[in-house]
Amino acid sequence: MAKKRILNKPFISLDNTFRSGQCFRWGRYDEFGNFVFGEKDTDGFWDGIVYGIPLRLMSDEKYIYFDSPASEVYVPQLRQNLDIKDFIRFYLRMDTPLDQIYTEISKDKYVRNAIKRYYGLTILRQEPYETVISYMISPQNSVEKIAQKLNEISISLGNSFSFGGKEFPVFPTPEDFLKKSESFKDKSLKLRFGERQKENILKVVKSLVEGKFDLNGLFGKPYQRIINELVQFKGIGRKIADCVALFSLDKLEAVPIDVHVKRITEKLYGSLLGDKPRGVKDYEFVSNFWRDYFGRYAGFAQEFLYMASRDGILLTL
DNA sequence: ACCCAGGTCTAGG
DNA sequence: CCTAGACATGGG
Repeated sequence: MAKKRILNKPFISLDNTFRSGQCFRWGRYDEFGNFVFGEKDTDGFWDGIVYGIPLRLMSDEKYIYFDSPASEVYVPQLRQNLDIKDFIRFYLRMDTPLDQIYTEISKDKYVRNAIKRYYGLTILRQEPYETVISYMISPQNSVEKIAQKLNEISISLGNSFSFGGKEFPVFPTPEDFLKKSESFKDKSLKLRFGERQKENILKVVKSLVEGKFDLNGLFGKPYQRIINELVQFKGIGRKIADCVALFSLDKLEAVPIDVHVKRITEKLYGSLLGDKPRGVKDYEFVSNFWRDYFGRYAGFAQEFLYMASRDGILLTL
């Protein structure tokens, strides 16, 4: 395959990034067309479909190697096409020096050790729409299960893209969801969803198609406004809104508080919380603590400690 | 069987 | 304002 490359500086680890639980569609497609989440291919490349295009990525100390049938990518939140190299730099956030972010969040040994352990982890700039739908599926599901469901949805409702002898199922557009809403609601869809969840998702895609919800227009808007607009939708609560803000709308101060982050807050920072009104049950109180403590890149600190918690090594940090 | 998984909504105090 | 229970479902 024709592999091109761009400088990997400062160093980004695709392994640590794609396994961090922020994204669900990076893995490998095997010869039977099955998707294996969180594993790269035998040739060292990760398979992904982002912003509607197949993309294969590999990283070493010096370069990011890529392969894609696309030479340009449309980025809806920028409302413009980017050359594939510029797109990869945008997607991997290569415009913001990772080392500077790491330095700013290194407030204690826990984060410093987590950074050492997961060095090169970055927060991607995912497509807002796909991020919304992905996290609307996330409640009470494991990362692996979410990945399975999103793959299943893509096969059932989206287009497929042949590339390099593999089939890449593209995440369905909002129009795909509406067009095939009957099969989306159909119980034959292998990995089922709750009826309420389906209705909530269809409501979101409907207002996107009808132009009533300018999700991409939220890119660059103030944090609080983004949260306020997102939580108006049923099925999008405070935590999912923070995930969308952090993982797709460039709000690195967003700190999604899930079960892991609650545990982290209790175990590591309980003594720092001070006068806690309702302890870790108070979402605003806890996420404000993270922002006060870690600063403008608090979302990065959250992601590093979240990884450590998932891997069960929190207390060894 | 029981508990958990990147939560949210609703009803009822 | 607050809490308990429902929601769905495969894997440990």
